[in-house]
Amino acid sequence: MSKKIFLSQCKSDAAAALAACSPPSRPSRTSTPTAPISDNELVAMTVKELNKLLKGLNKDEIIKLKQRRRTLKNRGYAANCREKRMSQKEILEGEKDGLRAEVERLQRENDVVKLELNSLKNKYDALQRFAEVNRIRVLSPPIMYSTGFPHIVKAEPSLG
Amino acid sequence: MSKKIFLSQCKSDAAAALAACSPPSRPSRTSTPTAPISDNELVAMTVKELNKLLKGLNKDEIIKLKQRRRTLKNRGYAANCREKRMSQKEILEGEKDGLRAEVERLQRENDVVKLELNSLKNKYDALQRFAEVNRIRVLSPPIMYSTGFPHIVKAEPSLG
DNA sequence: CTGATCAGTCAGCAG
DNA sequence: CTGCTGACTGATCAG
Repeated sequence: MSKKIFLSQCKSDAAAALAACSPPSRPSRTSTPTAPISDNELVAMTVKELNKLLKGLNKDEIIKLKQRRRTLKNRGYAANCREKRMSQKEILEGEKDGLRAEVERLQRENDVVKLELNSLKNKYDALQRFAEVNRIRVLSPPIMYSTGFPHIVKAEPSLG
Repeated sequence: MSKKIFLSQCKSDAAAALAACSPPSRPSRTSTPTAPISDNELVAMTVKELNKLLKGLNKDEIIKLKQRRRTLKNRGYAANCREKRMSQKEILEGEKDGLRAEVERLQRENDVVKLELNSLKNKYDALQRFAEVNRIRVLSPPIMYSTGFPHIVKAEPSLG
């Protein structure tokens, strides 16, 4: 892919007023150099200004000038349309990137929570085993030794 | 938005061989009815077939016919380009939808795991309180009553 | 009329 | 040369 050279070098300010739009890199068939209005001026003109300019002109000249204006306008609309298409594509890709980031974030968060859950499960199981053993000792009548004191269980899980 | 009516009614099979492409809904300036080759035929022709057809023709006619073929090819390329653009847009949107679904899936999974974690935390705390109380009873010399048996703690957490 | 969009056309690049 | 794509154009639609 190359960047092309011609970038709407449509700045022909000396273009004849009624000439056909001077498309970049195209034949550009001129006709009557009645009033040298540039493309930019013509396209930026309000309808009132245009009508004032059209006052002392032939019907044919009026039609041609109006058509040139319409064509120039269309050129702008087309450019706008292309730009819109590109920006919408970029927006779409941006949204995609955002969602992709969200997916990764959620996946990491998920991993963290799952690790926490697993860790706590282990702690819980260990504690339960410990409690189980002790509950037996507690709930059952203690073994009495000659000292008169009940047997004390030492086994204790590592409670991080 | 409307669907427009004109859908490339470019099927003019009777178009003159050297005529300029017969663009749909355009003037279509015909010239010499030398050999009535349709657009479809001309564009589908291989280079060898084209050269065979070009054998007994003027240089000018050859150039014009070749140009017509090139233009017809370009018409196809342009259509292909637009189709590609649309399909890529659809692919992008599809990927976006997929990611959106993935996000929702992960969010649900996350909620589930977090609830599990919370539930287990409560269970763990309850069990720990229970074990704590009992450990005290176990590790400390039991309170001796007149019966001669140690005091037994009844408090027990609800272990789902 | 204005603005947008489609299909066709050409220029120019890439392979 | 073939194929693709940006820009321009006319046709045509909606508002």
